[in-house]
Amino acid sequence: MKSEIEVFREFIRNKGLRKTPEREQVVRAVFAIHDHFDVDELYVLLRRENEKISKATIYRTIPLLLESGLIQEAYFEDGHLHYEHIYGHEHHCHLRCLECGQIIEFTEEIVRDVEEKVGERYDFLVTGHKLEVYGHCVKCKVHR
Amino acid sequence: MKSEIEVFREFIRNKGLRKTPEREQVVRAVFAIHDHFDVDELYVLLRRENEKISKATIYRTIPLLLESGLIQEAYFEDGHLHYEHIYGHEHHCHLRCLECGQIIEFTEEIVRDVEEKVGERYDFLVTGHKLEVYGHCVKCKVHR
DNA sequence: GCTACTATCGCAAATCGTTCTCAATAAGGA
DNA sequence: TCCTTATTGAGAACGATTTGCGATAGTAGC
Repeated sequence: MKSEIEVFREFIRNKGLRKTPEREQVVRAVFAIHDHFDVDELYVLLRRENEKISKATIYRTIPLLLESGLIQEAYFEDGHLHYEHIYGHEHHCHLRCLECGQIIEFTEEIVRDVEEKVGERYDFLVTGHKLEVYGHCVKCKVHR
Repeated sequence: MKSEIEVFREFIRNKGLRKTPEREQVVRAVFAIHDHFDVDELYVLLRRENEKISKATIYRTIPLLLESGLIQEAYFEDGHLHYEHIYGHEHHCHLRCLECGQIIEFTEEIVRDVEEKVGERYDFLVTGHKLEVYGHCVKCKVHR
């Protein structure tokens, strides 16, 4: 299996874009965070490592990462989007507590069947899905 | 089955909030749109009807509609959230074309099983879900 | 390797959606 | 009807994201 940086380089080449150290630092940062992340977290992480990557560059790199299939939007919260890398990872879904905001990741095979069924029904070439189940977690539901 | 405005009034009363014509106009507008909507669409709709509801009021009413379970966030696009009313409607999921952006609604029973399974596994009181399947639609996939 | 072309960069200004401030208004209990 | 205070509208403020621009640096062709 190709590494994420290889996938990215191939994508950049195929698009006729330029291979730059700034873009590759962003890719590296994205895959260094093993959790959901937002633009600011990437910026802070790169800053801590004394990489002088501007926020503008991070914002400009995000669409490339989305289009290349390395990351996807995970959820919108606190006024901005949160992402997660999806390359090389088993697809997972999110379980969110509406009260305390905690997010648990889970995997459920059946969802793949839904993808397939729906793809056939509407003649779509399905490439992925996002499932968020929400409710009240153990701790929060007792206070009700 | 109670009408949406009745549900809303009950919610307002239980919360000790005040029943105002502005809030009820927003509720009416929300249920007059039989599709996904955003804040601006509500504003424009109310404007066309010569209702002078400010955007601030619409923004302040949205959280009440969410908390009362009348609407839910549908998806984030073009820099802002889009909502849909869910009261009195069968739960549905979204199928999105990544290229042309069209959104098809579909229902799939299996998803309810997933809710149940996951709720038990993590001891959650599950109240709902959002599933978005994405890919390339018939028209768009031929151009590839 | 050198050159020319131009994509990409960083910075700061601009934009856009959303929230906040505050004075005026009006809901609703006494 | 009166009084208290939640709610409103308007615009300022805010925060995230995008854009404009001059400087920098990939990369294709020599």
